[in-house]
Amino acid sequence: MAYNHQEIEKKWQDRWETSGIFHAKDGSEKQKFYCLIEFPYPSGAGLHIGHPRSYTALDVVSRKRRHQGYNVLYPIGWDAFGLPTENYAIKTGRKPQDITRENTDTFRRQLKSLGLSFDWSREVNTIDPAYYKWTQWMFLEFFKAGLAYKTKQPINWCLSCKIGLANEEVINGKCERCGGNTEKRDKEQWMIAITKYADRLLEDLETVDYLEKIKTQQRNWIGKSEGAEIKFPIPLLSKEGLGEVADIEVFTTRPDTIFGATFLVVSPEVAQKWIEVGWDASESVREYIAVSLKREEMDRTAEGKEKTGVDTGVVAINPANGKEIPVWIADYVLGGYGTGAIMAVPQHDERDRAFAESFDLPIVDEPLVPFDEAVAKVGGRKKTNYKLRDWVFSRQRYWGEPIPLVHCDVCSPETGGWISVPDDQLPVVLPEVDKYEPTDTGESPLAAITDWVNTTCPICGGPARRETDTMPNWAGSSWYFLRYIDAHNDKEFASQDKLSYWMPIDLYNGGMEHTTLHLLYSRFWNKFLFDRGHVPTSEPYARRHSHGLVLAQDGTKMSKSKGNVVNPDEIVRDYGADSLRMYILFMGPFEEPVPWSLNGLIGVRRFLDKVERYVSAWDESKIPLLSKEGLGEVAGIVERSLKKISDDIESFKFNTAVSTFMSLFNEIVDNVVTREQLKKILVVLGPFAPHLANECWEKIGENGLVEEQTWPVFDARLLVQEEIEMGVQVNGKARATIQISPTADETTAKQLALAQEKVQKHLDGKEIVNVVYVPGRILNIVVK
RNA sequence: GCCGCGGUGGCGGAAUUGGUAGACGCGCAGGACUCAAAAUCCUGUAUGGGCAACCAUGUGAGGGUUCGAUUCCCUCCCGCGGCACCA
Repeated sequence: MAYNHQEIEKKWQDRWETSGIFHAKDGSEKQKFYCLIEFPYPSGAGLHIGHPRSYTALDVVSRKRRHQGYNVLYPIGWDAFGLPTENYAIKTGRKPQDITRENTDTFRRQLKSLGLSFDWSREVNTIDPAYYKWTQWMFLEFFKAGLAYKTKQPINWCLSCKIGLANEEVINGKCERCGGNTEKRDKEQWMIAITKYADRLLEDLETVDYLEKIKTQQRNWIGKSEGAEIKFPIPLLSKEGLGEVADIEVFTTRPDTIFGATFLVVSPEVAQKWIEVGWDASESVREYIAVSLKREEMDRTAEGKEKTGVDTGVVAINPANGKEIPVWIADYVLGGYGTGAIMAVPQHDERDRAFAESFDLPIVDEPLVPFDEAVAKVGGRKKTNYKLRDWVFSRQRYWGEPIPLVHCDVCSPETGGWISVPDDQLPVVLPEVDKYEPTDTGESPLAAITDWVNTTCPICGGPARRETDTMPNWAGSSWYFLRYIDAHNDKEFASQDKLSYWMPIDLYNGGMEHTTLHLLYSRFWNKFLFDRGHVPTSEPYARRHSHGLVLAQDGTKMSKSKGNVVNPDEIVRDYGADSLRMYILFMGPFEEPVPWSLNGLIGVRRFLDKVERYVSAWDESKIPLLSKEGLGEVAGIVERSLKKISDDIESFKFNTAVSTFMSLFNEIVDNVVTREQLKKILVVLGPFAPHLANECWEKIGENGLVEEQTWPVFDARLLVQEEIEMGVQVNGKARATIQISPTADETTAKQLALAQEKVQKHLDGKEIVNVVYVPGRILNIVVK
């Protein structure tokens, strides 16, 4: 390899560090640019080769913006609470705090070795009490606003993590984190009322620039549907044995089809409630309910379209036409959505039809009535439902932020005895424990530390108990971007002045897997803070992009068990950070998953060596007279290439930006460019291969850092090509090329084309019936 | 099942959004340099035919629109991602 990457990378990294050139400036007059990557979870495995994909891409954008004169904030930190560390602590008997410190040290070293232009002076860590003080403070804001509430309700319980999960964390009935089975359990949980924000989370998607697929996923997840709730009365005669059950309310998005409703279906959950209020159901009905309820969510969907159900014997009256219709129980109706009961219209709904056919229920074809008219006629009311559920916010685990509440048996009955820890007592510091094991009773290990749990009531001073649940790791990551803005402020989470200057985030990149978790939670969190007057913008992220996975060489996911993990340390050591940076951008379209290829990386390294050789051999005195003033063909090539690279950065086409660099050097390798041209090239190369660009900059005798130079302004005259090679077609088939000005007229083009032997050959003996000429693009001669 | 994205050489992928398909890189083959190797450089590399110039075919399959289609429309096949009995 031609240049010593280890030497020069160390050299320039040290220069960047001592110069503080990547520090964002507070109180600057300049226009700001806030560029954000999802801060990593510092796992024991170290940096994954996929991390640099996102980080390098945004590093390129950040660096370009600095060249363009922006005051750039490109920060970094650690999302360090979470289960893997806790589980590792249990396994090894070590403290999660110590493990985390080691892991963050590793990550920090690895990230620095890549030459990323992070502002390290603003590093944050969610496990730092100075940080989670504000996470707790924000939780109390939710609590004070009535949006955090404790309730006993069925939640998703992961059997192996022994932890309650939010809906978003359960994938096909499996735990999102460990892949283990989940079941429904009734537990007291802190909830945050994200559903109150469902409409705004949905509507405000219109105001932000996210990739369309991200918006679509969020819309689906929120799952708004507009319909009506309609009561189906139960005739007096039929009421016997029903206890307190009065009528059946259903939710439907199609009240216009109500004349076709030939039966009702209630969910097992609703049926169970009927029994609780005195319904004297038959043995077989009771059994069906019991079996359905026991089945986990997963089974209920796993059986697909095979529908089960049981007739209740109860009848209801269709309020539209007064007809008596039977009421069934079936588990294809979900207890947790709408009213837990539906009107079945087999004529218009596939599922209802399937059910009707299985159980021989009537299917009738009745005319539709206008939506509003139908609702009014049957005394229903319009209702909007969402699939989005409130956010399960407590975890019965150690390694998270303590929920800063105490319970007093005497005070504050309106909140169930729960009282905020006063601001001056924040943070509630996570106490050290001996055992991190979760308990099967579902209590956090914190519950065992009696001298921590037992405290005094902030109101009456009497005995009180601390909440022992901790927060999910989505808490700290819901607002970290705000803390970067004022990372060392010990009076506020960030000052209003700085927030006003820096927010919103101009560009945020992360994984698609966070679209319905982190991205939705943090939008909600920010909106809430906005409503409380704590942040200046309703939406935190003006633009959101996402990157594809870096796969193993064979196209599968990298995994330790398969032994196909690429270690970034080895790549940086053997081929250099610049090679890794440029290769990872070059390997494929940014949003697509791409397999890793060591040979591909080596190819990029060859290119960098070529650049280094070119610059080393560059000698101004050898510039041919003609191009001394920076004119001529080479000048155009340089100008157009750099312009294209500059544009590609804006549209996230980093792969073609890199290939344009390669083409550019292929073209100039036998020419000597002028000093001004070479300087431009090095400035544009800087964001991609910053170490080498600086080394070359120094080599040609320029002062200062590449990072201090302004982005080139492209000369419009050089961007237009005087003459291009244009294709000539005969009957739509390419037959020849001509050298022609892109603005030449048709007569000229035709003359040039007809002078071509190859064209003549295909015209021979034929009659020209048409000529299509698109200047600068194509000339097509149509013959018969 | 529904929604979204995609299918291009041996491989990763380009194609100014309707205008010479295969840029750039990898791999492979041949050559130069070398005692030799590595590195580097040069040449070639979609497929079929031909020594060659060249000819024909070609962007998952089939059809259509057009002077011209990888790009637009219709039907179908396959892959990936998301949602999944949400009434």
